[in-house]
Amino acid sequence: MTATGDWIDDLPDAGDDLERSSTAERVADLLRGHIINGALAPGARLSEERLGRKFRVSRNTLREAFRLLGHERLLVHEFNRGVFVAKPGAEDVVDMFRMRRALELAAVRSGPQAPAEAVGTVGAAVEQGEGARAQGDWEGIGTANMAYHRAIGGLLGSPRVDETMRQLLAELRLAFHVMAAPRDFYAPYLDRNRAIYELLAAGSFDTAAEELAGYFDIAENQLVRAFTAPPRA
Amino acid sequence: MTATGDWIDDLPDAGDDLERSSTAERVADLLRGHIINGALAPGARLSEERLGRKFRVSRNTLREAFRLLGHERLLVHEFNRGVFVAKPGAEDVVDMFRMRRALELAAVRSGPQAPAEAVGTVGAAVEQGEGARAQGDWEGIGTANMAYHRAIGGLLGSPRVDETMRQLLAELRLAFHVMAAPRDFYAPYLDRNRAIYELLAAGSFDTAAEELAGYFDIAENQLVRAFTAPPRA
DNA sequence: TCACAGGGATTGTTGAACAATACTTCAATA
DNA sequence: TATTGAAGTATTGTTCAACAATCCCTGTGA
Repeated sequence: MTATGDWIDDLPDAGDDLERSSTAERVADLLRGHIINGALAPGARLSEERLGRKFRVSRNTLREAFRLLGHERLLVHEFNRGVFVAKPGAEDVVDMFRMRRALELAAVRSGPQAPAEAVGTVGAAVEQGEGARAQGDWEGIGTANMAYHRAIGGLLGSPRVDETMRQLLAELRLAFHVMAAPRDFYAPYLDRNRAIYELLAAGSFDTAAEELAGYFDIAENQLVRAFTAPPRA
Repeated sequence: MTATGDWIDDLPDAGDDLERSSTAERVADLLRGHIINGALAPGARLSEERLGRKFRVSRNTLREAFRLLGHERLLVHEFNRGVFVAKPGAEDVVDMFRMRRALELAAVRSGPQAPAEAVGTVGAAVEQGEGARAQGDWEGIGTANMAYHRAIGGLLGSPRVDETMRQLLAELRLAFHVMAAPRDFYAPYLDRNRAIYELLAAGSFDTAAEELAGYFDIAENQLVRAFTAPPRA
């Protein structure tokens, strides 16, 4: 411990590394993962007793985790009946797109004030998606698409928007599990994603916004149709 | 009970009327109210034991309520240290305005597609504020201002945006308690609120958006200055 | 001044208990 | 047959008590 402590300041912030988390949060993370990747089907009931036994946590802790995920709209809590995996409908998809339009378009248009690496993050997501396509990894394409739109939202440089986008896209992915999802749903959008990214990198933010708006119209339309057309046996 | 049950379908949905709520939610509502109106000072610590005794609820139930409010950013939960009333800083105010700009400006610009009564709700909030001013009810002016901006967000007709706006404005009100808040902070904005409303009613949505953007710049600037200027003894 | 070792207070988590509510089953009735 | 009603069962809602883990304060010693 010499007097010069400069190197300490130069250390990268430990950040969340040592931010211990409560059991409830870890359980919530676990459940969130299972919900997003489809292991827990929409509408499925989560029994407090059975899940508690499975995860080796008490009912009280489990209920705290439920509150977390309920607030994220991934679970719905019906009083005296239990908690269920949310089952978004067509109206929910429409509403999610309303919010996405507001946030993502604003983010793209705010491009000139975007943080330094923000555009690069978008590009990274584009390549991540193209890499997944090259390997026929459809699951990976979906994940990359989520990362792509989170990165778009990140152009605002707003922690609150980032958090909202995270939730919104998680819920959207859940909605995706409701319908009979063709595995290559997102593949057609990869080229469009790249096109928008190129515009961003070139500084043509308004044009990029128009392109993105076009994407929203098409993707929403396709999703809603997938919801309403087949009565879903 | 005749065979024709048509009239049942015609009945208005009972909706939330009989949606009983859990104790945790009622406690959360109670705490939220106290936080918003300033009864619980920012930074104050909420002892599980004492609050539980005060409200006559168990620690477990209280903790569920804490999770709710933590997710709304009104409380911060520090592991093994307890929960505290959030104490937003200047960066938080800046971030809240980033999100408000994205949502409210998008809402105003979406005016043509707005639900029927939405614009009227904005007008009602304007008059609510003017009424409060006439009576020198400064608290009422603040409340009316919140209602006004919630109504602006309501132009999108999106439940998710509505919910987000609710949280955002509650948090903003909390930030307001941090600084030495002049009681008539919002009074100067009443006329501007009316001007924007008139533009909405006239269908000049883009002009209204420009006016609103101007409001954001001025209000944010004033708030941030109030935060950073006086070191706040 | 600093380091460090108690000791007290608070949170984190559990498990059990009981009340309240929902779901199921089945008999009774029209 | 279809509907009502009355048990009985399973699950959630909430409380309580207990204990471990952690923090915070304080005093001691160097």
